[in-house]
Parts: sequence; C-alpha cells; structure tokens
Amino acid sequence: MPRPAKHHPERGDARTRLLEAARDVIRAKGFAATSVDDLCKAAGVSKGAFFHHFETKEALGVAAAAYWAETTSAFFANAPYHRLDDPLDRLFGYVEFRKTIIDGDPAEFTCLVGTMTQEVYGSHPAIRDACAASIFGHAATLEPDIAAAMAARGIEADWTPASLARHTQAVLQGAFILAKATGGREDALDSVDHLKRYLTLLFSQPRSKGNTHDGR
Amino acid sequence: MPRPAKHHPERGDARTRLLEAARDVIRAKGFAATSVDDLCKAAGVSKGAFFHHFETKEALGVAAAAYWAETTSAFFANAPYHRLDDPLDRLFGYVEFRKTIIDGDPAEFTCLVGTMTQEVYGSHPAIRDACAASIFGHAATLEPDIAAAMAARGIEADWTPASLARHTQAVLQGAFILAKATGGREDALDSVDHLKRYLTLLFSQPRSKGNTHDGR
DNA sequence: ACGGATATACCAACCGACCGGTATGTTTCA
DNA sequence: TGAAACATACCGGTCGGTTGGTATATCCGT
Repeated sequence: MPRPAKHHPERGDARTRLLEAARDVIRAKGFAATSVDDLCKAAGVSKGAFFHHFETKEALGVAAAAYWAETTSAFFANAPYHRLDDPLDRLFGYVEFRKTIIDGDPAEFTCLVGTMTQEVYGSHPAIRDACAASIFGHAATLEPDIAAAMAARGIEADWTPASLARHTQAVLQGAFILAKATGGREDALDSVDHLKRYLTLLFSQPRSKGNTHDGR
Repeated sequence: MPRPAKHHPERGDARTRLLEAARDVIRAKGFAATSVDDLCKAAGVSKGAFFHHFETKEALGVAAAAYWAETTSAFFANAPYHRLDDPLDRLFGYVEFRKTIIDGDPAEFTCLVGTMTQEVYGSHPAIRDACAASIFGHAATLEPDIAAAMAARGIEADWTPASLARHTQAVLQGAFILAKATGGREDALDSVDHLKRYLTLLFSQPRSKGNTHDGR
C-alpha cells in the first residue's frame, strides 16, 4: 500500500500535526490525562510515528512548549498594537489585545505553558523549564515599552519593568484559572480590567515631580 | 454524607489521612498523575479503605476540595489581621498574611483547588465545581472589608467589591504559577507586591467623582 | 543513467506495568 | 451480633514504550 510521502521538508508533516494536537488536547485535558494514543488519534497518526518524532511523552511536552513559544511570539509580534507610537499606548494596546483573545471555550484561549507548568513542575523539570522559558520570554517582550513609558514620564519607581511585565502574566494566568472555574469569561475579563486600572494609576501617579499629562 | 463517629480515634481515621495525603500529593504531582495507590501509600491505608470511604477517585477529588475549603477557611478566620480595626487595614493585613505564607516549596504554599481546577475543569465537572466553590467562597470573605473600606473613604468606583476580591485571587493564583515556573518565590512575592500597590493606589484615589482616569 | 546502499518517515502489532475498581474477606466496636 | 472500618487478592483495560517491518527519498560509485 503506497502512502503519499512528502518528506524532504525539514519538519515532517506528522510532527507538526502532533504538536498541534498536543496544543489542543493538553489544553483541554491536561498533560497527564492526555495519553499518547489520544494524541495520535487527534493527529491522525500512528503510535510508531509518535515515537519516531519524540523519544518519550515528556519530550513531546518539551517540544509542545517550544512550539507554543514559537507560534505565540509570532502571533503577538504581528498584532496591530505594535504600530502605536507611544510606548504606554502599546502597553495598553497589548492588554486590550489580550482581552479580545479571551473568547470562546477556555481550552481555546488559555495558556498551554501555564497549564503544563502547574501540572508537571515537580515531576517533569524539562517541561517546566521549557514552559518557564515561554512565559518569561513573552513577559520580556513587554519590558522595553514599560521602560520607555517610565522614562518618558519620569517615573521613579520601587518596581522594575521586568517585575511589572511578569505581573501582567501573573494576572492573565490567574484570570485563566477563574475562567476555568466558572466556565465563563467575565471574571477573567474583570481581572484584566483591574490590571488596566493598575497600569493607568501607575503611569498617572508621578513619584518624583508634578507632571500633568493626560491620564491615558 | 455526614461523618460517621470515630470508633477508634487513634491517629485520625483513614478518611482524614487520605484527604491530607490528597492535599499534599496532588499539590506536588497533580490530580491525574496521582494514582489511588499513591494516595493509599501516602496515607498508610489499604486500597479497600480508599474505596470504602470514596466511591471513585473523582469523589475523592471533590472531597479533597471540600476539605481544603474547610481547613483553609478556618486557617484564615483565625489569622491575626482580623483583629485590626480599620477594614482597609484588614484588607492589607490579608495580603501581607498571604505573602508570609509563600515560603518553602511550591507544593507547600500553592493552592490545591487552583491546581485541580486548571487540570480537571473539562473532564471532571464535579471537582471543578467543588474547587470553584472554594475559590469564590474564599474571595467572598474579603468583600465586606472592601465594601466597608470603600464606604469609609467615599469611593465611587466602576468596579465592585466582588470583582476586586476575585482579582486578588487571580493575582495569587497567577503568582503561584510563576513560582512553579521558576522554582523560587521571588516573582510570586513581587506580583503580590504589585497587588498591594494597586490597592494602595485604588484607596488613595480622590474620593469625588472628578478623577480623570478613563481606564479604557 | 542506474542500481544498490543508506536514511527517513511512517505503521500495525505487541508487551509488561500499572491503572481504577471489585470481590471477598477479617477486625473493631457500639 | 450487626454494621462500619478496614485489609488482601485480584481483574480487565489502558498506559508509555518497543519491535519489526514497509515505502519512499537521497547519495554515490560506476
């Protein structure tokens, strides 16, 4: 039985399909509850193919986290808010963009690496590290705008751009948990609104000199 | 449903030991990765005892969430910050108290029901509901102090005490994820500090409606 | 240009261990 | 003595992972 093969491209077809299946199924069921057979069925691939591309299930977890980091960073890099001139506007644009993503089922808008981190941080350090790299790498992309916004407004703070960037991720991850708990999006959106309000207050609260500017 | 009387209360009965084992093991390994045998071994009881007290593993998950709600609510109810006179002081006392708890290994200070929610929200609705009841029940205990603090300072806000209370839980849950990702507590503590700063800014806002933040 | 060696990409069948759960007791105590 | 509180042995199914194989693509000496 000759099967259609197309294997010169660097990344095989089955591998990508497995990674996409992992992204979807693990977000819905969690890493531990997702069996290799689940993944193979979702990807339309045999078990032999799975272990051809990934040494172990753990290795797939690591690759899935890396794939997530790749695809999401491209996704955010192409988002429209980057075209805004003011750094602070871009920061608010990011948060607003995150809000627009929160739609549909939690399995569709929540964070793969956040979910996996919480589940496997103790038992699969390799996956945990790959997830951490994704989370903190994404947070780091916010730092330049935060730093520029602070500089533009002469803000002297007892917090760093890095800590605020990571805090935004904490709020988002926590919002996802609330959304999963209720099954709805409202509490998550409310929490992101609180984050927006925090940013508004932070950047309209001159610590050093009285600078009067528009609140937004 | 009601607890049977203890016949021979030496060292606590098997049911409680299983619940405590569930609290510890599930926080470290997650619900799905924790087997019934794991729980029995950790609790020092036989498998027969497990299924004598819990119909299924899912039923144990529900009971573990309820046990968590019970024990944590007693824990917070006895915390010293409740003795403060001012409602806002009690709110900050709560947050500060949460900070002091963040110590040791993540498995020791993170939230059982937050972890379980994220993992089983899709596959075990009964557990998810029990976890949600614990999370939102705990958040609700903060509402009276928030409302009183708002009233005392004449704050008219576009947010409700309930939404702020839930936001505090979102930040804490998100902070736990950061802690699990890094293995350390610093990012978690930083995030809670941002929450404290947010509360400070919120409650030092001008009390009249003439403030300029549009928050959108 | 061509055949063979080699490597890649995949598949179906299979394996031992372990999973959640059960059947059948034995002990403990009101 | 009866029921609740445990314990032991076991079951069918599923788990992550292995085995042995096939079809195709690429390289290379001739």
